[in-house]
Amino acid sequence: MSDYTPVPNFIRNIIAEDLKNNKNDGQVITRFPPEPNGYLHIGHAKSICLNFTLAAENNGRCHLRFDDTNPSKEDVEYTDSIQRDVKWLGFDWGEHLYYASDYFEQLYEYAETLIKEGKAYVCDLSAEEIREYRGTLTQPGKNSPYRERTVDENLDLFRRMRAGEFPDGSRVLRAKIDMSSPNLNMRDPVIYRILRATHHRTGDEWCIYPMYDYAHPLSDALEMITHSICTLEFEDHRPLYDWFLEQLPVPSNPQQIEFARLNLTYTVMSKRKLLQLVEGGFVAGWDDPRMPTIAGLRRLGYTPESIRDFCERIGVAKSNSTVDIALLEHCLREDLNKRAPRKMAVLRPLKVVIENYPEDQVEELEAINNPEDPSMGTRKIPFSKVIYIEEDDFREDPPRKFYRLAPGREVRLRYGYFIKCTDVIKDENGEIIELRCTYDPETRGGSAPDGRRVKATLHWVSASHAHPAEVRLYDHLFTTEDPGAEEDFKSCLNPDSLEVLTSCLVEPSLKGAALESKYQFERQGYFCLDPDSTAEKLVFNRTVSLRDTWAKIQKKLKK
RNA sequence: UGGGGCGUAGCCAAGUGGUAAGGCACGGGACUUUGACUCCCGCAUGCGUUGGUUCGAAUCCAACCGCCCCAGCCA
Repeated sequence: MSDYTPVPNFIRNIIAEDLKNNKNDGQVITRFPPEPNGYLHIGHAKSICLNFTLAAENNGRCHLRFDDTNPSKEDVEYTDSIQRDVKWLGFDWGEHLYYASDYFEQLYEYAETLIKEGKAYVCDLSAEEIREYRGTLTQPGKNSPYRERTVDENLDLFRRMRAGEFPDGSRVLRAKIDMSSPNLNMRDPVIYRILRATHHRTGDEWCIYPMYDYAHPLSDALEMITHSICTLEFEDHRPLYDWFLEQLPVPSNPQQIEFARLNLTYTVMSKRKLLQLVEGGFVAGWDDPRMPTIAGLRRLGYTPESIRDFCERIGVAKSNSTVDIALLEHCLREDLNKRAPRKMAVLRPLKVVIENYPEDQVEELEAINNPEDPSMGTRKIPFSKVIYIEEDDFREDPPRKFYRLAPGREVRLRYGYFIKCTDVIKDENGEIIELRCTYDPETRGGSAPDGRRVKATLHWVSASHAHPAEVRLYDHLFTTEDPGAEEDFKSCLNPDSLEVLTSCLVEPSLKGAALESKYQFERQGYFCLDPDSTAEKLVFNRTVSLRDTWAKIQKKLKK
C-alpha cells in the first residue's frame, strides 16, 4: 500500500548480508531489553523502533524482555509503564514477553557449569579490594588470592552463597578470564553478587543475583535472539558477551551490534537526570508534558506515528550525535496537519462589537474541518454581534508588515465577514478593552462580491456561544541546546517552559472534546485535551505551534 | 601513557574505487479565506589533516589531529 523503502543503515546491511548467507537459517529475532527502573523516553523509542522494525521487515519477531537482575532499583510500576508505552508506540511482542528473572535457575546452573570447568571462582575480596586488584586503564590487574580455589571448594561456596549463608557483599562469583587484559571487562568480571532485596517478581526466592554482563548474552541465547542490538557503551563488553556464549552449552549464538543512542537538543535523556527532575519537583511527574518520556510526549499530544517517522528519519549509525528537536516537531506537524480537525479558539481574547450587526441575530456559518482532507466534512459555527478575536491580531499603531486589524483597516473573519475597525475603547489605564467594528453583509462566508481583497484572515469566537477553557502553552524544558554539558543541568531549566492561560474561549463544538484527540487551533498550533479537564473546565495542551513566519519577521524587525 | 569506537553542510545521514542521495534548519519566490499547508529555487569543486597508491580516492595504505566510551558487587 505504501512506497516505503527503508533507508539503508549499517545494521540493515549486516542483516541483509546474514540473510544472503543464510545465517541463523534466515531468521531475524531481536529484542528490546529495558531494565524496569524508570520510564521509557524518546531515546528508547529509537531502540524500540529499530528492533521491532528490523524484525518485522524480515518476517521475524521482536521480544520484550525485562532485564530485571537488580531488584534494588526495579519496580512493577516500571514494567507496567514500559509495556503500555511500547504498545502505544504501535508495537506488539505477541507471546514473547520475557523476564531475565525467568532464567535465574538456568543462569545459576550455567554458573555451576563454569565452576566445574574451572572457569569461575568464588572471591572473598571486598568491593574496594576488587577495585584495587583490577588495576587501572594503563596498568594490568593482579590475580585475586582466591583465584585458585579448587572446583569443589568453589562449588560448595557458591551453593552456600545461594543458600544464604553469607552476608551481602561478602563474596562474589567471578569469571576466570585474564587479569592483565587491556579490556577491563575481561579482568575476572563479577558475575554473581549476594544481595538481599525483594525482587518484584521472584520475591525472596534468591539472595544472589546475576550481573548484566553474564545474564544478558545467556538470556539472548536462550531466546534464540539472532541480532542483539545495544548502544555504543557496550562495545567494550562484546568480548565478554562472546566469551560466555563460547564457554557455555547455549542453544544459539546471538550477535551483539552496537549503535549510537539518541540525543536531542534542549532536553536531557539520561534516566538519572530525568529521575532528578521528577523527584526534585522540577516537573509534575514522569508524564509531565515537558518530559522527553513517552508518557510525557503522549500527554503533550504527540502521535505514535510521528515518533515512529522521526525514528526512521534520524537514521542509525555509530557516531555520537544530537538531533535537532526541530526535526521531531516537524514530524509531528506533518502528521497532525493531515489528520487534526481545525477549530477556532481565542487564547487571549479581545472583545469586538460589530455595531451594524442586528442585536439578537445568530447565524450558523459553515466551516471546513480539514482543508487537507475533504472527507472530514464541515461544521457550523455560530456568529453574532459580539465576538472575541486574538489580542495579537490588533495593533493600534501597526508596525511595518503587520497586516492584521488596525484602526480603519479591514480584515476577514474566517468563514465569516469582512469587518472594519471604527473605534478603539480603552479603560482608565489606557488599556485597550474593546474594539468597535462594522461588517459588510455582502461578504458572508468570507469573500467580497466586488472582488476586493484583504490581507489578513482572523480566527474568532462568538461571545455568547464560546466555551471557556484553560490552555497550557509548553516550551522546551531547557534554554540551552545541550543542558547535559552544563555543570548543573538544572541551572538552565527554562522558567517559561509552561505558561497557563486561564481565560481562553473555544468554539462550542469543542465542548465534547475527547481525551487524547488532537485539534489544530487555526493560526496557532496543535492542541489536545489534557486529562486534568473536567466537565466544567476544558484544559488543552499546546502540543506544538504552527510554523510562524510573522514571529520570524518580528524578530528580524527588532534587530 | 592501555583498550574500544567515531570524524561527510548549522543538525542528522546515504555512500563500500567511477567523479558527493535524502531529510531538518536556513534564505529567496509562487500560491493562499490559517503569515499554516503545498509547490519551485538556492544551500559541501568538498568528505578531520597531511602524504601515498591509482587513469580515477569520501571509499585503499600510512602518519598525524580531534571527539566519545571503559577502572559498579548498575544496566
